[in-house]
Amino acid sequence: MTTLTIGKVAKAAGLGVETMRFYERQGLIAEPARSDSGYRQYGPETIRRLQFIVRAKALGFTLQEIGDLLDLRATPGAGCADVQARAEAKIADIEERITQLDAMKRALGEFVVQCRGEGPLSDCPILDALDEEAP
Amino acid sequence: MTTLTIGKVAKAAGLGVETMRFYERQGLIAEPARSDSGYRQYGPETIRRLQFIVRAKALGFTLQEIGDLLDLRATPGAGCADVQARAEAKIADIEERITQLDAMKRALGEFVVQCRGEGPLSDCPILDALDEEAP
DNA sequence: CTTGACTCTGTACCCTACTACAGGGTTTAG
DNA sequence: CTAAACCCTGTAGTAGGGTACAGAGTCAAG
Repeated sequence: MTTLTIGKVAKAAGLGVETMRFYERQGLIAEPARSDSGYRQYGPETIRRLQFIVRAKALGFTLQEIGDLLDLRATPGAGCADVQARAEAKIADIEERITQLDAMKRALGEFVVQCRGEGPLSDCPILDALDEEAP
Repeated sequence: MTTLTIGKVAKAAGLGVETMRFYERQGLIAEPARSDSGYRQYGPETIRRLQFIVRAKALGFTLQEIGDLLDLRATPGAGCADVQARAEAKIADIEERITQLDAMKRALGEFVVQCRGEGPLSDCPILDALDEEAP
């Protein structure tokens, strides 16, 4: 069977070697077999697992959540509904963050329109707003 | 003149005492005068400054940026346009984060619709997507 | 056979924004 | 006067996700 060193696997997955060792410490990838000299020996399935991690990260899952997702996959009796629930929770999570950011954006936007971008700071409506706004 | 202990000021600004000392270390508030026993003595203007910080934080500014904003206010020759530029940069920043989150949300949303929430994990379109999706 | 690229462990550090002690001293209400 | 509630400094820990060595051993190309 083919075995790969950590460098090959990392490169294939688009990660750094240190990141892979970090993921190992976090329990996201199993501790691999070792060569006589102590080098980690991976099979190609590790690349797939890492790509799963990378993609899940891109979707906004934390490493903790990705770990849970990976564990779930190894749980007999776990179903599609479990995964769906996590995905929906994540969507709700993301929506909440968007709502927050949107509120910030709108508030800032209002201040910016009030500000003509002219004159001294003493007349700046933005600073005034930060100073005066009702709590 | 009235002097306030750190506890009073913190309470008035809705912050913890530790947070205020942290802000002091970060240079967001000046090192205040001390009583004979070494207690920090604040004037009421510190409460306003802290409220400025709290509000700016709510608008998405980092402590670093808030520090810059406060420094700006003390800079002779600085104008309204400087503040406006920072506010606009922050809006752009927030918009970028929203765009990111929105992309995640849409991608996740697509997976969720494909998933009927039934059946075993081996048939889960969400896990499949994470496994198979083109890089 | 040498040299450079790779790997190992372990520890420490980066960022942001706090929070939590420990082990003292001080002030204030009753 | 005493006990609670406050304040002090200094250090360390939290979460999240890595990154960066140091110092040593190993592997592969030429």
